[in-house]
Amino acid sequence: MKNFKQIIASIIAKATNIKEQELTDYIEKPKDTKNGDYAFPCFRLAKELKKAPPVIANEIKEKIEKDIEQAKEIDKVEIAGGYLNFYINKETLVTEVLNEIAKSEEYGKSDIGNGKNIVIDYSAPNIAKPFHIGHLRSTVIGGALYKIYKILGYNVIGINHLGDYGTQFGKLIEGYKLWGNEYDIEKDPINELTKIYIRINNLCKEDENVLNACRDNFKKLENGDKYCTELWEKFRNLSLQEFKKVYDLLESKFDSWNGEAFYSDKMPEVIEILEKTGKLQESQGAKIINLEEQGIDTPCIIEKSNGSTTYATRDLAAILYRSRKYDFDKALYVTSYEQILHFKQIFEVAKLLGLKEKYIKGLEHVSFGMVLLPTGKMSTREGNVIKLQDLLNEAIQRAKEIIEQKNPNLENKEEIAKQVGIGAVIFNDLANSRVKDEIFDWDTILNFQGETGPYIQYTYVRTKSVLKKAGYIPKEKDIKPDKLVDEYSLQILKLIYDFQEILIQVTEKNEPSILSRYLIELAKAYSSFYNENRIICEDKQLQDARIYLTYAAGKVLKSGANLLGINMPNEM
RNA sequence: GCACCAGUAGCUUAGUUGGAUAGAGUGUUCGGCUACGAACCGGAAGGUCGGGGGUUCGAAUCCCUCCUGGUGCACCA
Repeated sequence: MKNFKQIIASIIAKATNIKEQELTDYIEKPKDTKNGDYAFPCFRLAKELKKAPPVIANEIKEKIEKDIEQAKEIDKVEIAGGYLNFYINKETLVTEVLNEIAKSEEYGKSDIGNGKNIVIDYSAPNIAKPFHIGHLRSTVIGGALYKIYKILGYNVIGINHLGDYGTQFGKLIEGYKLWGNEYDIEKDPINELTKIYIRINNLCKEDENVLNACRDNFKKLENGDKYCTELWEKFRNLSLQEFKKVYDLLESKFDSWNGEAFYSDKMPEVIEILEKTGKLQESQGAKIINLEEQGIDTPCIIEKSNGSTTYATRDLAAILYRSRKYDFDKALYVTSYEQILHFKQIFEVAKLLGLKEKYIKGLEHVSFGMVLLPTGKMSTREGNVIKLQDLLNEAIQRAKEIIEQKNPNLENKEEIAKQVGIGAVIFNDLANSRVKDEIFDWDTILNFQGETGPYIQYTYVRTKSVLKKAGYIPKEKDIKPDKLVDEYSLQILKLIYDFQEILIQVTEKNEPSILSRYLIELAKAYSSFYNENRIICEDKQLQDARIYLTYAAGKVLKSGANLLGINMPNEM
């Protein structure tokens, strides 16, 4: 597609001695379309040129007037205060957008990622613990980033770095040893294991000896003890079976399920490298890296005083492994902001591993806010968690009730209720900036009106409905662009024009909510258009143009929603 | 105590590489289904952008300071 901003920048560049690249950064989009489609603020030149901004604007305008007249993409340029406001040629915009829609099978697909390798570490639930609503954000944020990087032409590797190792397993093993026969873990694995986990934790609090026995169990597990390893495998397999039920509902996919345990034989190398740097110190019986010089007060523990490893060591081994296996340009870690310090530490220690600069620079913690209950933090140990499966089932149930009420004759209600209910939950989690905490509230998450997933789905369903009624989709080359230059149509077209730019912004900030907001804007624009205009009407040319616009809007809504992990029903 | 993050309408929030009159949704309220799906659309009311200072032609945005809330701070992950 033609890049209007760049066209304007190159015209201004000829009239000034500012570089085109710099100009594209300065050129902005006015909030109010009265002020044109693009604007160049002259204020920043005032000091340098020692002239008032409107004077500068006027001078530039005189210099570029001839070029503007010649450029068929730009209609005119006007001065408003210190701004130069550019008005693009509407029919050019219409033609460009419709052409792009017609030629792309998957709208937004490009190769700007140039096959660069992006490793995304996300979801990562803990084995033997409930998969609760706190794990949803990592799963859906990581999943959305995965798809968005992919459509932009990156080579993406999704890793589910399962929490399948550590002292928690020592605890479970100890609990199972003590009371295993009291619980039926085959029948209801996670709930029964959770009971054991809570019980053993309480005992650990009372009795230091038990805690040490647990730590010892983990040590044994690391050393390949048969009893411990068999139990660990059993817990892991049973848990994974349950997790997969949730992943099936969310349609989450991973390229690798290598959890923490996978790195158990890869840590000696990390310790060896760190030993050689001379930075690994003994402290209180443990081996640590002191990071005070890097401005981090808390040292990074590489090996505990009993000789077993930590989360940090495993993450370092993972960095080493992933750099070799995937040759990553970026390695994203999608976890809650509680782990900010942890990642600061290991990214700092990673500099000591002798890796190429590219790998170190590629490490990035994509942190997000917490899901809190109205009463405060969720805790498996306290037993006050809301399980993801319960939330998803409730969402599907509520969607079904609404379908019964609004569209009782709908076919395959089950499947559509699933799409709508889960779409609502996913969108809710992706709608706000990552950094925001979220107070869990059933009615907020399962609201289907306003800025929600179902609103986007509903808008899409209406486009499908119109197309069905029309019975045809006209050929793009037969559309008369002058039929789509009204305010409502242009609003949609401008948004569609922006789609790829939005996807790029998402990857720059690793912030899927930018796409969520965009889809709301697009759905609103189409809804207004729909409300204001008859699409199927007497004027055949007008009808063709509007049907094609409907088709285009639907295509982009669907493409965008799918990138967020939301399915689009054809009816609802 | 130290560090990091957040504070925008009753509630949830967008806008934070400084730029034109701070935008939405929700709730409240008024209006719109005998023509394409009302899970929708349009209007109204609702803002000391946490407080105070500063920088600037211009600050929700940058700097300082204070207040409030959250998170983290060595053998959990």
